[in-house]
Amino acid sequence: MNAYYLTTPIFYVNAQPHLGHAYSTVVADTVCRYQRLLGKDVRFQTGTDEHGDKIVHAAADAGVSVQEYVAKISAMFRAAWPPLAIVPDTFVRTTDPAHMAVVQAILQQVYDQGDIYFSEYTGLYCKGCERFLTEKELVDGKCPDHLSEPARISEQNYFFKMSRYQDWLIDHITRHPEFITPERYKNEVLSFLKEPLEDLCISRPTTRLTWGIPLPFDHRFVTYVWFDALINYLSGLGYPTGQDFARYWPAAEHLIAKDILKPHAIYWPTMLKALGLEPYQRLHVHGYWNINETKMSKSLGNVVRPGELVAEFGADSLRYFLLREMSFGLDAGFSKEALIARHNSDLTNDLGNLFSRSLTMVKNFTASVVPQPGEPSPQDQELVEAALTMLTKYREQMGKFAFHRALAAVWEVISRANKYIVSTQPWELAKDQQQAARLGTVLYTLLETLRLITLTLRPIMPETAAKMAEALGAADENNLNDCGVWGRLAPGAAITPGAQLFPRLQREEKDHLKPAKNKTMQEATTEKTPVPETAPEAEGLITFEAFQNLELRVAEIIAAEKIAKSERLLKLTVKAPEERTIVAGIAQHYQPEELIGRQVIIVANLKPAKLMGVASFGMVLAAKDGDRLVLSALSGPVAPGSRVA
RNA sequence: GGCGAUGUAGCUCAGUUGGUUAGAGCAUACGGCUCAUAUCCGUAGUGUCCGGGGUUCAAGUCCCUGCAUCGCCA
Repeated sequence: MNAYYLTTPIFYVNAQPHLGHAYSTVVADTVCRYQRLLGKDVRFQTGTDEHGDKIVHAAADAGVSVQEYVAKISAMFRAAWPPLAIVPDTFVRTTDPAHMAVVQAILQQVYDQGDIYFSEYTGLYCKGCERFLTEKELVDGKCPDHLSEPARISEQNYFFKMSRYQDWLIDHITRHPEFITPERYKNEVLSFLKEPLEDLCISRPTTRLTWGIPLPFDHRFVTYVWFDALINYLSGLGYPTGQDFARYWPAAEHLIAKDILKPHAIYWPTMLKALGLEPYQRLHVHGYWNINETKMSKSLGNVVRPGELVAEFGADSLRYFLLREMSFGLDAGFSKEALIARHNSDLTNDLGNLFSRSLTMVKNFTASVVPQPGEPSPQDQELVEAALTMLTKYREQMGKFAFHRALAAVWEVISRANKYIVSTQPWELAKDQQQAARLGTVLYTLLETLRLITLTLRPIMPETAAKMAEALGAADENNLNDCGVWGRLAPGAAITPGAQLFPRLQREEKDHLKPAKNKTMQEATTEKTPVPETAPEAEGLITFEAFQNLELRVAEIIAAEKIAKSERLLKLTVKAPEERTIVAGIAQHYQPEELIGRQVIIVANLKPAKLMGVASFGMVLAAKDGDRLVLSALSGPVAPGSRVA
């Protein structure tokens, strides 16, 4: 059994790729490279999820056909990965005819065996929302968003008998402690399963939704999201007859973010069970990146477009940061400052400098040739053992998806190697012909240590590891089992130092934003609702000075996305001229896509506030006209950040 | 409201089955070296280990309780 199959989620094409998508995919790429390093036959799959009413709306708002819309966003995802040195083997689109055929075949099979039934469901339907609301969501019996009373209507739909497999699932999870990791998510699932499981609604009538895969046994309905999307993990392997399916499915592992735990930990295994297939082997669940921490409001570093980060810092530096900074499974904070700090201290100072000083000494003291090692002293032996221990720890932690620990183990050796240089003082040895043998041993020990370090970095920082391996004359080393042993560098082989691995990054000066300090600021402006100030009432006149306290600026929206679980909030990234995040309550009036590129007026010195967990630095001005909310605008384009007065 | 997690140096976090003066990295200060594409090495710290109560010869580590933050569920 030498196969390994890992998937990322297929990403929903209602938003452009952001840091979260990039993290999932970087992790998957790293794990796949690691498994290849172990000699495994690896299949790495990602893709896009393209059906559903949200997509239809997004396309309509963008003024293009649905097909055109999904093709465009899907292509953006596909194009997002190569710059990050991510190389998937397959990229599945749920609109692929082959995928759709598999979904239909599976639906038919499950239907024929009696696990899908037709039933009527009565609920409160809001026409404005185009969906059923729960009692809890109502305010005074009305939809809080549309202020209208939802209609009690009945709808017929198809349901998957998920409840039938509940006991089996509990048993399976209990028997296989690694089925869902980290453990906290397993516990969450088990606790959810203590309550009776409801059957899963898997259809939508075509009267409400046509953008989906038709049910093969009833064309009045299309498949509803999860039953379609999850099956990509099979269809991408050529299920049911493909050789790849037979080969890779028994080794399947999924990687997801915590927001889609339930579909993957509950719906999916029961679906597989119903199909008579083995469940996947493991489900790996990771947390979120918090982009703006209020603590750091002084120096905002909230860029979330992976492409921009790569352009600024390089793929390897970003990959290293993402893997080193987050404890897999937990949330972590992202900021450019932290990324720069990691880059400069871990990469430039520790690793880059160690590599540079070691190779320069080989160049200057032993004519760029791997020296002949002599009998190791206890001091040498200590470093040798540390390097070998590193390999053991590294494998242990990488296998558990504990990338930050694996990297900590590598950096421990990097640090030891730096100390080793100081205590052995090769430059002193080089001054004395008598010490030539000793010098050779010291430099050889360093080179070997670097070779092993390079090996561990291959999955994490592929480009850097390739450069290092090249310089060491170990470019063809690609197997941890064979090469993860001491002493493979051949004395006499050439060493070729290259350019600096990690040029130092400058800390950015960013103190545009210190609104919170201005205590004279009118309290009124701290109002969180992003509704504009209305014209002052006669009694509420303010002085010119008071007006001047309000810092209005032009901001250009460069990214927008819905905030999960919030009906009305959008998270905007704007240029004003620095980048900042602003949460605006306009989700019911604007689609994220249509906002990109727009220039609006913002209150730039509003005290930062956290809305639905997202820190907002400012407020977008908009006009309120009855139920409508219309964004502020300028009569012509201006430079982002221009002052409005 | 129910269940659960977390709360340790300025920052990010380690702290195994309770046991000598509570650790690492970053940041800060001072000193040293020079092979380094401009670093590395050493030294120095500071902590009511969230608050309160309890078990114990002994608790950051176990129990109860309060507070804060977060997650899942309703």
